[in-house]
Amino acid sequence: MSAPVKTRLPAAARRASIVDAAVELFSQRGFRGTTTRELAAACNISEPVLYQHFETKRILYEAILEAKREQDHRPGMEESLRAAAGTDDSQRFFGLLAAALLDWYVQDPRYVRLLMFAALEGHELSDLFFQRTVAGFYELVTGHIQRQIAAGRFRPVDPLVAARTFAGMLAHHGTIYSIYCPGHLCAGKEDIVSTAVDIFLKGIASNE
Amino acid sequence: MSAPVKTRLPAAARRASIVDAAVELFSQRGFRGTTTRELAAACNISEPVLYQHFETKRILYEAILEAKREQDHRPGMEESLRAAAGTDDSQRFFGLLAAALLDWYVQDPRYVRLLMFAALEGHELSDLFFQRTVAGFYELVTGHIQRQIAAGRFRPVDPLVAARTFAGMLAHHGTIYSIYCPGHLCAGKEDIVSTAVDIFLKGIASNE
DNA sequence: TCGCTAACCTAGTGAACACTAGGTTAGCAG
DNA sequence: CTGCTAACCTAGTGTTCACTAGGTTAGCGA
Repeated sequence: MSAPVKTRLPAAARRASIVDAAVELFSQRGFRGTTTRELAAACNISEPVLYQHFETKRILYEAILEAKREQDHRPGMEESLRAAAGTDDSQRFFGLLAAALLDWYVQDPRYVRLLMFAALEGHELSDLFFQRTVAGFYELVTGHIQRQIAAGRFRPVDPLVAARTFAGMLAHHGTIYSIYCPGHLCAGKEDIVSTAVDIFLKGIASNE
Repeated sequence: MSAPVKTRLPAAARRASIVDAAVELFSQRGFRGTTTRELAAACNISEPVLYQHFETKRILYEAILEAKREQDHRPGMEESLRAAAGTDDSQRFFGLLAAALLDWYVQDPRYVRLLMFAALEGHELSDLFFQRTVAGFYELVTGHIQRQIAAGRFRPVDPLVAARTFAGMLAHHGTIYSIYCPGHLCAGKEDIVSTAVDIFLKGIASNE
């Protein structure tokens, strides 16, 4: 046992502990499948304490989604991806991209499940999430593919179809990891990334 | 307006109409997000009628999942896939596979969403579904890949990694179609299939 | 036309839910 | 040690849920 659980926490710490428990429970049972009673029990507090930090259950849910959206907005990563996309080093660009994609799923499957619940339930913050994060992602990839096609290095394919096809190669492994086989990839991350990137780049290269 | 809605239906027809409405509602709002009141209203009946056909809401849900599982078990399709997998015509095998995969998603997105809800909620019938349908699928694909590697036509890659990578190429398009962009693929089914198959086969081919 | 039965309804039940009014206490400042 | 306040609690509220007891009617066979 680590430090004995302090029963009375300052507001910020209590709020954080609620968010953490909520991520865990919402990701396992979904929004509707989680009761405020369970939520309170998981934090070793009573229900009214929840409501001192979040006006409603839905506001707690939205706070989590919003926090995740901000956490995913990593200017450093985005910048290095954008830089790599601008070069002709497709191997490096798609390598970075694939690793970032797979990492996104593997890093915290709870959030992946949370976002899938949100997407299925048609939550508006899910739309926002996918519009900003995913749309920017595809813009980058289709741009790179388009330039490589123009330069004659890639075969002439529909860039969006190709981009989604590539994303799917990694997303599928990630989905299996976070939903169907919790915590288990069928190979090392590096192996999956290099296999996918190799197949994609050899497959899309023009027959010189 | 088609035929005027007969208010009083024989048992079999009423049961079918309930299942149909339930597939629609469960796929949109999930199991917990759908109330028996809504369900009854969607069928223009009262709640007790539901319970004359299905003992509980959960039994109705399971009846739908079970029906879908049986519907997906298509001996004809399975046989022709198995036959193609046994040959060395990878182009044909992966073409058939890709078309079947994408069709599975596009044919009725309601069921796709239903199964995703079930998977997220950890329903045991979802496990059963994926064990039977998906496991058999991967067995077929890894077998073919393994043989092609042994014959020197494919590069030596991990067959399961490659199989999942291929499945992901199409599953991702299907997922986007059924969840994020309802009813809209970014290209024709044939274009997506041929792009994915071309990239995969060129990408996995050994450098002769 | 009449009677029978399958199909359907009204009008509830207790339980579980999100949320709250109002009181209690831990623990720090002085 | 005392008093103050942020943190927490007990004990509910009204609402909505899945589900039901018991009665009504459509519509077909004879």
